[in-house]
Amino acid sequence: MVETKAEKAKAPSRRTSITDVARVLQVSASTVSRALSDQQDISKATKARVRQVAHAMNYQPNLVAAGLRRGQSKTLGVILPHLSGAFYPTVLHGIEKMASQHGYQVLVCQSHDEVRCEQRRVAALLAAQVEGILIPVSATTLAEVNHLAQVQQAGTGLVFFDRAPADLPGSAAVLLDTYNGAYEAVTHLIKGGSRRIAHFAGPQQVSTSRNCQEGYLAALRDHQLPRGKN
Amino acid sequence: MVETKAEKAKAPSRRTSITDVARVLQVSASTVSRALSDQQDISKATKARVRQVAHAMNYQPNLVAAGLRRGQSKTLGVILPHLSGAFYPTVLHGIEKMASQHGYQVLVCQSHDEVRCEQRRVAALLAAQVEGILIPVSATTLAEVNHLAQVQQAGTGLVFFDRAPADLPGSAAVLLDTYNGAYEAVTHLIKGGSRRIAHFAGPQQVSTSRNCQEGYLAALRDHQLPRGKN
DNA sequence: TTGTACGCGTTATCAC
DNA sequence: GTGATAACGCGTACAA
Repeated sequence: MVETKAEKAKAPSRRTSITDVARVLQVSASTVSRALSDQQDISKATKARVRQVAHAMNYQPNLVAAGLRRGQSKTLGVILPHLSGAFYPTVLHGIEKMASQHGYQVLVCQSHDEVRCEQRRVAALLAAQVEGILIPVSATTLAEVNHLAQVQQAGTGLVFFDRAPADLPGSAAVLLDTYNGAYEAVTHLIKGGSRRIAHFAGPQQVSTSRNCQEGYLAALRDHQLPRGKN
Repeated sequence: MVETKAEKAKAPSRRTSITDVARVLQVSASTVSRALSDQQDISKATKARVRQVAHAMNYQPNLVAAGLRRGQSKTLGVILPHLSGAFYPTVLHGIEKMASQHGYQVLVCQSHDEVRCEQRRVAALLAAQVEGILIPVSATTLAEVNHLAQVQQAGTGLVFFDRAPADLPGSAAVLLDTYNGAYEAVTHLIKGGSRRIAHFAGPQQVSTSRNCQEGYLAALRDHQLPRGKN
């Protein structure tokens, strides 16, 4: 691994703002704003002038300021347990794809499967004014769902995927149907002649794991097979 | 896959701001700000009162507003060609880890290895006021480095990793030492008795690929082996 | 069609 | 030790 060090960043020299453009054009800032956001009552002539000069001055809109004014950040937050393996990166890929198609950005962070860390990340995301948070609850999140409830009451969207907490009413969730998955798998084995089928259960406070076990048990029951000792 | 739809988000009801806390406490907003940001000239008594009430009101600081005021976003941008495979997610993992350790957030987006897309992402990141951008240039980025040069002249940090453009002076880069890697690999083969060694070259406008080829050629030369036809 | 004034939430500065 | 004021960059009623 080789590293090429860059020269010191040059003077910050504030980015050109909407007022800078306005000053050059001898018009008000609102006029520039209108010209740039299109579809307003504004003459074709000035709109063209403004756009041209703005481009010439290499004007880049400040979405942060605009967001503050509008009360929206066009940003989503995703909290992942980690980024190892293929699963979460794949999901993240999909999230980012859809988000950017709708003009949204995605803030990514990791919980390392620890509630404490997850809580800090949630707070940080809320502080960053994200409009929604997507999260598979961490494995250590038991009844500690206060930080998640706060997300809801802050008016911020909340969507669980992969894993959802047992009890948190009124939240959206995208999950694998592990109940039917397990049911069908076990049924398949039974039809194949198997009689002693084991199930390695996951943490029961996570709905996905619990459903999986229930599907397993239901299949045994429906085929009159005894439930073995754990 | 099963989807649980949530109830409609309740009334936005503006998040409690610093002025809300100030109003309740009958103090000025600046006092609240100082109490919360610590280490200022402020009495222990009021500091305690403020913190308590702020907590009771479930006050969450608005980092966007603070960033606007301070002129910093505490946010980094990462543009990845994609999120498939193991490499980029692993790198992203490391980036996010270090970033969050230093109080930074990470905005992730994909270029799909297309310059056009990469340009749009760069613009979006700049608009989001990120303080730095980490990026392996897309494979189709030839001499089109204007958008990258703009990042520099905007005063925004720019770090290449994995791949760097052939010519863009004054930028930082973290790369694999493919020159020596190839040199040593080829030397190893030669010492093992090999005489006809092929090299599948990558795109030559990407330094990593070019260096790899040069290392390969150097090894052949240093051992008096002829360079074969492609 | 365009300009003025204000507010979004926060913090730095200067008074008191 | 604390309060008032201004400013960050932008959008938008309202006035002209």
